[in-house]
Amino acid sequence: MLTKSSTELVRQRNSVLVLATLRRHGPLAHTEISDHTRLSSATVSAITADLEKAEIIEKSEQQAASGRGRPRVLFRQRRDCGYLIVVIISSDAVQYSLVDYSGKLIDRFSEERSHDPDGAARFVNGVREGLSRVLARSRISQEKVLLISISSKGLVNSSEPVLVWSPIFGSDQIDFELALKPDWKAKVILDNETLLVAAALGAREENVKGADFRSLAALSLGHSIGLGIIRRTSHGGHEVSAPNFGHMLHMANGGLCRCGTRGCIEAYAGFYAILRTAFEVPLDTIPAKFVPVAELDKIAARARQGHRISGFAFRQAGLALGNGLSRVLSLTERMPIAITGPGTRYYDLLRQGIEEGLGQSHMVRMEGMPELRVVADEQILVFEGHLNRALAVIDEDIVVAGVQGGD
Amino acid sequence: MLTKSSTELVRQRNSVLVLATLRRHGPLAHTEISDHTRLSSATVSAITADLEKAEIIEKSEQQAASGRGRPRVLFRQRRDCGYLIVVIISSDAVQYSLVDYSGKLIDRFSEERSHDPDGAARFVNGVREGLSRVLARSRISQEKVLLISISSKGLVNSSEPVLVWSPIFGSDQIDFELALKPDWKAKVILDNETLLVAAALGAREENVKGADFRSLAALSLGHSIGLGIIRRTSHGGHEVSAPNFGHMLHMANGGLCRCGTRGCIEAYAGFYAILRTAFEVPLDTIPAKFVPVAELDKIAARARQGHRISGFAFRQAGLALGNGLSRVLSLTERMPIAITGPGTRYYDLLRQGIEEGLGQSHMVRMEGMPELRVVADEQILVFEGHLNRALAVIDEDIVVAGVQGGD
DNA sequence: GATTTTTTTCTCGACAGTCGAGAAATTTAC
DNA sequence: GTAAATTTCTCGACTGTCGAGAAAAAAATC
Repeated sequence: MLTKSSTELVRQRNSVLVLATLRRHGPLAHTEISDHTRLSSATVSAITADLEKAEIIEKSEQQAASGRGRPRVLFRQRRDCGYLIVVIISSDAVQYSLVDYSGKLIDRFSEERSHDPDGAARFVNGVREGLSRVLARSRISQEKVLLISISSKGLVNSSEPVLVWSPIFGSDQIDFELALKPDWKAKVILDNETLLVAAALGAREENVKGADFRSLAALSLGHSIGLGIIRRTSHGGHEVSAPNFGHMLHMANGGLCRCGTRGCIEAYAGFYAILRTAFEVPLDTIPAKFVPVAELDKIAARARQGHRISGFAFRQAGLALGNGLSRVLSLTERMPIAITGPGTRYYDLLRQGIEEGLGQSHMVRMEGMPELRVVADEQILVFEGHLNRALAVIDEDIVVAGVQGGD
Repeated sequence: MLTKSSTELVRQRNSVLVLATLRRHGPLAHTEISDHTRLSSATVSAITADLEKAEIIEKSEQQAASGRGRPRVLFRQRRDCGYLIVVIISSDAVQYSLVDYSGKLIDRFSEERSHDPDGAARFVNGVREGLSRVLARSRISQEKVLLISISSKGLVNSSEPVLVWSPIFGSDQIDFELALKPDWKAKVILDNETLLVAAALGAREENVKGADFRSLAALSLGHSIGLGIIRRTSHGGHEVSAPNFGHMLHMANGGLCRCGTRGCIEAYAGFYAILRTAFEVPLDTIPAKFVPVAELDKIAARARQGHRISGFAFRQAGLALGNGLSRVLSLTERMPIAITGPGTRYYDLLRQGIEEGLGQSHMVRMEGMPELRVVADEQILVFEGHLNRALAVIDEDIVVAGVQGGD
């Protein structure tokens, strides 16, 4: 609102709107675009003609003769309009996916992460090599790569692609913009992994509920704890955020966390923390770098058989999560919480603690327990979130930069 | 972005932009409006002509002959374009202010709150009477009142003017929209008091820092604890929120709060909580309804003389605030914290605890201590926040509803 | 006092965008 | 083969912004 509007801006916005509906509903005919966007038929003609001339969309060749009347011509994104590389950084591997402008996966491979000590700098080189390899395998011109969308666990700068803190590299910041600028002219974006999960779940839920959808939180349980929140803004857009939930203070002077601080939520609810409690190791013990899931499965099995201290470890983790979630809800609003990540396999053991922890707060006592649901397939959701966000960014960039010139 | 744009919308936005710059910089000439808004001179002519015809702005009669050349004609809001009633609800009184469209205070009076038990319903009637009285005193037509802007401590619904929870009425919800609809055609908005403080401080700081301003939190200390946050959005607008900070969980199963829950921040940092700790009353004692400030002053005096338990009461309050703030910052970002309200007189005693409480978190250890500042004149800031928000709302409504018809 | 300079405001034509209505295109039904 | 149905395309009207330059009006200069 601080900045002026112009008629050109109207066209830009409406062009992006057309591309967005094309994304959401697949190939559409002139009439359908008009229906979905509420733009007049004449305007749709003008916009599609421009986008077609700019080689962003194309008319679909074959159309099923659906009824009588002049047959529809479907518009769809030109797949060769540009490409997107999705980089998903996880604790043990980095996955590279090449996606075309229509959202179709073209190539994918993973590279194992070397757990070498001289971390960040070397890791960045690895990513640069990985990206080169994507190009080499697919024989796509580097110019055609419009966006590199990266995700990681940890804390991300909201405006620049800088990984501020991560469970892997700690405070060794990584500025991907800086690292990739010499080689790539593509734009680089970086998002927290659980933010993408929330974005994907939010988009799915909005497709079902429509305007009834208000907000949603995604909680990822694993070696570390992630939280993503998506909320509708007043203008009909979405606002997503990835609070530093895992390292929010749970209890002053509490258990020692991997990050070096005491009392973080993760120091109670991360896998290593559950292990520590179950084995009655003192809470100020420097936590294990990595915990095999099999180890935790054993504790879970014992807990399910009624072993007291094992059950307590999970309950305490649940309490930390519940208290933390209650604080998040106090600061935002009541919203459904989707629980995801490898830790969901212990949800039967965590649940009671989570609910108890939530129930200890004013907010939950007053407005009631938020809906808790378990969602599987975190990896798919992360990728889906990447596509949602990245392709929207590309649509916007391509319209802003490219349409006026035409070809 | 979900909705289409049109050329009419462009005019609306730019008209609002003109009105907003007129608000920020006072009466302006054609040229100055053009400079500030970056709209072309011709567009400014068109827009001001429309606004003038619609009786929203007027040409200022007398202008200082500032230099040579054709003298400037200043545009200013027409003061009789419409009126705003500001209602500030505090624990012991309700203040009514009548303000004209230019932001000038016309009339103001306060009515003492009766502390009667049959609370909410009766209180609403009092407000209705108060509003009638404003009209009667000023002889302004009710039609001309465009907006009633109400503020209170407590939790407010973000989309409707409904007081969800307040220290005064507890969970007795008050729907001001519903209560005032029969009598008033004016729009009704309701905001949390500390949110308005944050909004006012944010506007002030942005006037100084310009684009460097990112975000700010206002913390109000008193019988209850309030928090307001203002942040710049990516589009250049502002997002304000008033988290339920006072009743965010500080410590599970902690001290009993006025709200009936255990462990709220207020149950450690509210005035009654400090009193309770200083007198070593058990933490599950039902807290005093109201604490005379003189009582707290005595404790503070003792604390300053080195009395151990009195000092501890303030330190514990500071810790609760600091821990809570650290959690807020974990969920948002590092930002300056402006401390306001009657509790600032004890800031010397609270400070150490607040800083210690902040320092116990990962976020502060990593990014450093946020700037803490004490701000006096909370009442002035509340009113300023009212004006900022309410007049902006009026500008928008008036342009959307009124300009096309003209007179 | 007339003329020039300077500054501000106003006006005009060009251009961009959206919209409604109706023409053109193209298929199915009879 | 013709009518009906349906979709796409095109045209003129309307609204908006912008740049350039004309008009207005005061101070400076001669």
